[in-house]
Amino acid sequence: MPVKNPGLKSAASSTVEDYLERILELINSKGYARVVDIAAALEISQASVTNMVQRLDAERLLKYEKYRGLVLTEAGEKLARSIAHRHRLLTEFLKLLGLDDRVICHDVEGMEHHISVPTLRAIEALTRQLRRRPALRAQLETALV
Amino acid sequence: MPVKNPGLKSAASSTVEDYLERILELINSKGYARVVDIAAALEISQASVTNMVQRLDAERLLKYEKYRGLVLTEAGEKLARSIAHRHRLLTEFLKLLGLDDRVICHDVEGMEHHISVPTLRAIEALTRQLRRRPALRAQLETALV
DNA sequence: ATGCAAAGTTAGTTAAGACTAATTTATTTA
DNA sequence: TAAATAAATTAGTCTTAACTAACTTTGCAT
Repeated sequence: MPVKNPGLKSAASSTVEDYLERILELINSKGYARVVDIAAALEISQASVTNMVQRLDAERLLKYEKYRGLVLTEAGEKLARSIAHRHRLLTEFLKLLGLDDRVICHDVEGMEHHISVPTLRAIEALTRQLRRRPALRAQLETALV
Repeated sequence: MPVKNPGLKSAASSTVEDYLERILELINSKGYARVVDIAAALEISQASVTNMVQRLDAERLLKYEKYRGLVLTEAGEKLARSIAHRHRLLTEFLKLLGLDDRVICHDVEGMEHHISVPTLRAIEALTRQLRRRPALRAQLETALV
């Protein structure tokens, strides 16, 4: 199928979203994001990262100087932040369902790119309720035996 | 990324899952699934369908005779049913969150391939609670304004 | 029974996004 | 500062799953 990819304000592919997400993580944790680190984080080759980084530069999601490094643009950072936010929200939601971290991590990574804004908002509201209602969470736990 | 695809008992790609899902739908609704109908349902060319159908035959998910038609094997039908079940579950879940059908359809189609069995079970339990608690659903509605 | 349209197939192409191998640039250390 | 190592880049290949165009088979209507 032609797998369209709407869902977030910008129309970035799942792959692009994954890159941006990791790049922002790296910048937040070590202050910069080198090709070698991005490659390690995504478990892909450095060559693949170089290609994508050049593409992201062309799409104005980051500024890249060969051999020198990269910084996110305003647009890139905004997008990366919303991707990260969505990731956190989904993770918390699944956590409240009592799932274990391995499963959560796997499923969130798969599904995060396909959740539209309205659905995310709905899950956000639901997550708030789950947070405030331990009884409800308990019901779920027992239903899972 | 190398986009792994676990989640269901068998290891079928998202694409394979989409085909099986549509094939089962067609069989249920008209009694058979021709290449031309599958192509129309998935909005892709007949040529692409022919290719995939041959592959699914090789993978023993269906039996295919050139020019003559196809039937799901035991394994294929079992897999297709579980895919359809997961699809229905996710759809009902999002419906209970008050989302509209367009959004539900889009998001389910995107995320369904990435939901593992434990997560599905948890969402199933949550869906039961949502069904039984209109007050909770009401809370969500108001939170969404 | 034949001839035409619909359905199906084949062959070859394309795009994304991975890969390896070879090369180039940058950095560290002796 | 020069050599060695690490990082980055380029070029070219692979896989998946789409596509078009051309061809074949089937089935229906005359």
